[in-house]
Amino acid sequence: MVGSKKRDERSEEARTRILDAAQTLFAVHGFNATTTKAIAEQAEVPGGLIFYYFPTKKALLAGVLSERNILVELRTVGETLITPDPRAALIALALRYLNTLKQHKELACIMLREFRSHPEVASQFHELREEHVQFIASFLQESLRAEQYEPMRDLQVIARMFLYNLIVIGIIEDATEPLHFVENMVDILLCRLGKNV
Amino acid sequence: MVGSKKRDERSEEARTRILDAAQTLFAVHGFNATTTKAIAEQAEVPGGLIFYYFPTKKALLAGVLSERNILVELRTVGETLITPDPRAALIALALRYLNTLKQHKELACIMLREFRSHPEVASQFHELREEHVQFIASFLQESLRAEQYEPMRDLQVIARMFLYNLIVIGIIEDATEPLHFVENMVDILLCRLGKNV
DNA sequence: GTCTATATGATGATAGAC
DNA sequence: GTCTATCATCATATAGAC
Repeated sequence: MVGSKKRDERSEEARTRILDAAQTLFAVHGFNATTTKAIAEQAEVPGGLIFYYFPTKKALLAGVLSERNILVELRTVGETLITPDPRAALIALALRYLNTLKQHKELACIMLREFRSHPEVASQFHELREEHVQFIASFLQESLRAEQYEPMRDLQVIARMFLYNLIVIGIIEDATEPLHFVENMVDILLCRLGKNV
Repeated sequence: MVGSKKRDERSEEARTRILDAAQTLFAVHGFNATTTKAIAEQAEVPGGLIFYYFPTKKALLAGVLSERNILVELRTVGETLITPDPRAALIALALRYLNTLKQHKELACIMLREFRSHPEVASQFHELREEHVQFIASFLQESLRAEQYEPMRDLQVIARMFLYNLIVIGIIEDATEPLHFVENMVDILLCRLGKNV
């Protein structure tokens, strides 16, 4: 017996598929250029079902941004990253950031596209940046402790440069092989902190 | 005699006002969220006149991006910028970039918003970045010539970091007082090139 | 919860007077 | 070149059967 479950071929629930479809289409075409009809088709649900789960199209955007929050996964990006060499640690951190951005590219694209029209997106995006500037600065200080580097000197600015470069190459550019740039970037940033690299 | 000129109070021509209105509204709300009706109202022209000058709404976007080309003014950003001190030269260059971005903020916002939906915008944006990475690298080399710096070392990467940071603080952030960050950034970047700053 | 049919309003674009 | 009136289409959202 397969039981009374209606559609076995469509494993996820309708609501999840609607969120998935909206996330993808909002990222590619933008919020306003995406019709609820297109979302319903991509999700393989009838058009009316969207408004059973979400009162308005805007609520659907809010749902995507809150339930698929990139913040959560980004917060774990620095965990279990213990390397004696600060240079290797920073390179690994940068690659993890880029990888996480890649996995959540759709969310990042939505933020970049919509933050000017939707204030709640703007503030979420801004908090995301500031939180990670702080985190990277702390990470830098941790990495450089008990080293020949001078901590606390320009740490905030270096962390900001680190993050801003990752934002551009992770969201705006589609760098397929960022390792070379990341290595060079880390060398340049570390140079300021130490005698030599 | 004031002559036969119809509207003296509206000094610019209708076509120009349409472009102005479209530029502003596209930047604030995005292309798809901006209606031709809203553009006509902001431009103080009847709705039908837009389609006398531009065959479609998309042609209006293309008109804004081609006739208000930010490239032209950005190309002059490095002219008449001769300073014996490389640090001062780079800080001045960065502030000029930020100032030009500020003056053409609407165009920059449109590019950032629409480059994923409109391939021609994407390529224009990409060319813009690459051209200026090259220019900044050349500018760096010029500035560092006959100095104690070692030119050609990481110049491309440093130029890229320079530009990418300016893109983020110029278009994504709305930094009111970027001088402090710019000075720190230049120090960090120059550090890699010389013995000390 | 799922689906169909449809209401209601707005949108890009056109026709044609002046 | 400017302006008005309007069309055809498509959007979000709803009502109600199943």
